[in-house]
Amino acid sequence: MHRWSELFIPTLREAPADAEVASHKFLVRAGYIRQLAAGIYSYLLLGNRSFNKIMAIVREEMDKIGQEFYLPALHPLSLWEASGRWPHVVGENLFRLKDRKGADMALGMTEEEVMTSIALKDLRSYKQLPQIWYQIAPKFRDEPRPRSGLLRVRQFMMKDSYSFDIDAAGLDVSYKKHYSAYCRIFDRCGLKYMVVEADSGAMGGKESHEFMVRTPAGEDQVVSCDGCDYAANMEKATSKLEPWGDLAPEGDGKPLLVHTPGQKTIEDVAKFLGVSPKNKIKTLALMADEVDEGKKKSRQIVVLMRGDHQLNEAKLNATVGAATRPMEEGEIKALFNSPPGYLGPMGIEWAKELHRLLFPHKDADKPVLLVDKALEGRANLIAGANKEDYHLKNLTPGKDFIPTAYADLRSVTAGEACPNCGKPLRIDTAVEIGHIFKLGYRYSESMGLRVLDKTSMEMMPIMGCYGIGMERILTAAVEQGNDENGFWLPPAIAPFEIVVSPVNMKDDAVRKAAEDIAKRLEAAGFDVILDDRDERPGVKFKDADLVGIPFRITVGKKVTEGTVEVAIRSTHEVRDATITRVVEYFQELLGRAG
RNA sequence: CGGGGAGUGGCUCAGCCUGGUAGAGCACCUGGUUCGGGACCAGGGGGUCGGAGGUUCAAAUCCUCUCUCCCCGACCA
Repeated sequence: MHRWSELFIPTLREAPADAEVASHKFLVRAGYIRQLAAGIYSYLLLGNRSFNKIMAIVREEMDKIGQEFYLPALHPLSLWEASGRWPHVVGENLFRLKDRKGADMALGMTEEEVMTSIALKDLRSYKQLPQIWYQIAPKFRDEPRPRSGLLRVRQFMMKDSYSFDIDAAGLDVSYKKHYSAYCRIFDRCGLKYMVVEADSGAMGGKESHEFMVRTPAGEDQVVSCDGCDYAANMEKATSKLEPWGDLAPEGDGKPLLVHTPGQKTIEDVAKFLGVSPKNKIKTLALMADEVDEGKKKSRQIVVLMRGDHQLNEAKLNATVGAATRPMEEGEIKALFNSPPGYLGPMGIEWAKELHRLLFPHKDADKPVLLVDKALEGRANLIAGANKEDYHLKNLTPGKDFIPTAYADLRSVTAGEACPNCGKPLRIDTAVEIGHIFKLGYRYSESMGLRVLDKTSMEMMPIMGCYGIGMERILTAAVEQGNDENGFWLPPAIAPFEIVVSPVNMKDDAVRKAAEDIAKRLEAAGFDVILDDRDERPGVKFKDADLVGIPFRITVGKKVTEGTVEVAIRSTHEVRDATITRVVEYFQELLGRAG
């Protein structure tokens, strides 16, 4: 029997001054966690109990589709060089250290390399496929800015799994198995989540979904439709645009120089010329810098958007395969020979094909012109003339200038039409609790994973990787259920399901009834804590409300009538229950067989 | 890494401007009275004022450097 008086549950009356989000404040106040350093937390009794329950659920569901391993977190750095992720892909986020001999080591951020190295040594034949291997283990990331309590940390517990299949169809199966296992896991954890299409990143990925929980504390923007099941990460989301009429050509229809003195912004020019920003081209001048073998190389990238649209940097980075930054004034002058405010696509020789930036090809030195798909097929648009105080009319993409490529580069805004059903889209902030990802051949290829196929030929297995952040589940659950007094967790992941609170420990009838109730509930399989502290009732109620336990049984004066009160934390509902039938009462309430 | 903020007992904070040798509330310990929503009375313990250097007769307070933590941004397969 768990007796509160004997346990270490250091609740705080006030939230730590440096906590901002609800989950951070309450997890500290409730004595779940204590901070050791930025982004590094200790779990105390309650936090650990909750954590273990979450891991047990994940393990149970994962065991239905895969096999649990336990891999080291301490890796030779050479492993990360072999896969090509160190130094460029993971960069400073990889924790590094040296052993006593001076050998370079790293703390694992994920385990693709380790898993693949096992596969590499011991997978020989297509007959051994498919495989799904997983583990639940700490991961380390030297985040530039840990934040929001457990939301973004430097050490965290991750369930990561990896699938190896013969072909894309096999990968589909492994992927779908994970998709449904994840749904079962998050359902059982009592989370209200959504599954969204995700950006697969600059690595040129394939299909990817994220499991998201809406909360203002989150770091991701999620676009979704209430009318259908469309949902996507902002980095990936699209929308259907209202058709917008093109202007009629003026003059002979050729690009026409117009005087626009002092008119620099889209709005100014549109107003000055009496047109909508939707008939204007927004010209964005960017640079992509890449470092390869110590050589720094920059590439000019110009993006054209519809005047009223916003560039989505994640989409741009995925398209270009590199990070970009705005051009500096000198760089703008060098390319456009014009001051900012009057930039446009005319008079510049653009690259004809979009290759990887540092990939040597004949256009490698030419600037790249990316045109957002919203401008594809439009005509007689207005853009800067690359000449101070002048703009050009009658510009038609594909005719007057040839883009290097058209791409979806636009950020969706709330209220735009769903690409599937046309209903208005909504945008929410959300926290990512899980991510499934079709890796393809990236690691099989870079690490040389091969098995023999039916015809005795070598073939490369295709991989997938799948992650769940354990503390994100806890955090999301707290964000999802809290009020000014504390929080409540879904029973499946709460440290205790029921707290029994005798109102006065010195009253023998009350104390004995409470002990008896707690014992019987425990014998029936409920996870119970008895608040046997010699505290005033107010203290016990405040603590009970704070620490995330979903149900409370108040044992007070009514014991003489044979009843106690059952308080439902989430709804504040209080009901009387007959002492002799308390076990049955909870069996019914929690839908558990007697 | 850029911008902002903060480090004083376990927690929340005051004191700093205008230097004079550290305080409050909560928590904790002892005794007593209380006992259905963070009780009250009395007594008590606990602080290198983040660290280093400097100015001064004297530094929590002024100056310099530095470390740490938080927030916004950048970043986040």
